[in-house]
Amino acid sequence: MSDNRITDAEWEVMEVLWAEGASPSAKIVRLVTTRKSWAQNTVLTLLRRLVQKGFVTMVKEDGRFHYEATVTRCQYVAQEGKTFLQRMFGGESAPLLMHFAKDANLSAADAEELRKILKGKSTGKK
Amino acid sequence: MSDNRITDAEWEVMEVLWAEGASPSAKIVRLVTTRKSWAQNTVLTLLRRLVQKGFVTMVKEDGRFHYEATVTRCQYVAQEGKTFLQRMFGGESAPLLMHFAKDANLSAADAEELRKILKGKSTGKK
DNA sequence: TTGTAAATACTACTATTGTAGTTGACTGAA
DNA sequence: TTCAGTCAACTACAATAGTAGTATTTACAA
Repeated sequence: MSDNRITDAEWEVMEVLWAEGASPSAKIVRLVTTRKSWAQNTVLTLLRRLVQKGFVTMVKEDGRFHYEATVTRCQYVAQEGKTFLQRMFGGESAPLLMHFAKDANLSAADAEELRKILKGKSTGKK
Repeated sequence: MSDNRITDAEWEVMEVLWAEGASPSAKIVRLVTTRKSWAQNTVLTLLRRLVQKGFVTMVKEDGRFHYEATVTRCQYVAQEGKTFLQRMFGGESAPLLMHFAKDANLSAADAEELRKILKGKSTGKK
């Protein structure tokens, strides 16, 4: 929803939000700054921008705000994935799959799983 | 080479460069502006920035510059692909492949091709 | 050799991103 | 009820991106 993107820096914050669920800013700041050496204000600014962009909501609870992602990681990945597919491979899944399959490091189980998915697919039109 | 990125706008120019090979600016401008309604100067600015970033070189030929990509589309896609894989799927190919395979629209031939690649892969450790 | 059109360079301006300081509001403790 | 600490809002500033105007150079024709 919306054509906004999550930027590289904002991504770090979203990762925490997705991992932790609704959290007060203090916690988010603490977790983010253990991975990136940013000032507290930097994290807060990113949070605020994410709110503006609609990826996060603030809900007051016990006098403090709690921040929470409005999209799941999965949803966002799906959206970005479409954009990436479009831009890099002209929207064609097959070349993308080949590309990534080629130097993928797959376990036997993964390969099996994929084969299963392909089986269901191979009847597709062209 | 270099951590520079090709931006959305610049991408349009690169597509033309990749499709046409070394070309004089006039041709590039003409081709790009048939797809995007940009001013000529906009295209030229993008070209210049691509030169600065090292994705394009200018070679004087018959008094005019010819512009040419310094990376192939394929090379660039490979690089961006790595970044994307890292960020969206934590560097794990398997989930990425599942994700894109699920709603891929594959021809029988594509599926076959992929199966072949998987066969070679399934011996991977893990 | 000079004028002019085309090509190239320089400049500009707004929005966004990365990064963070300063100010003001709120809350709980003394 | 006041004060300190915390939280949130506002402000800032350089770099990049999107978009394009103006100026200068070049090259060919007359």
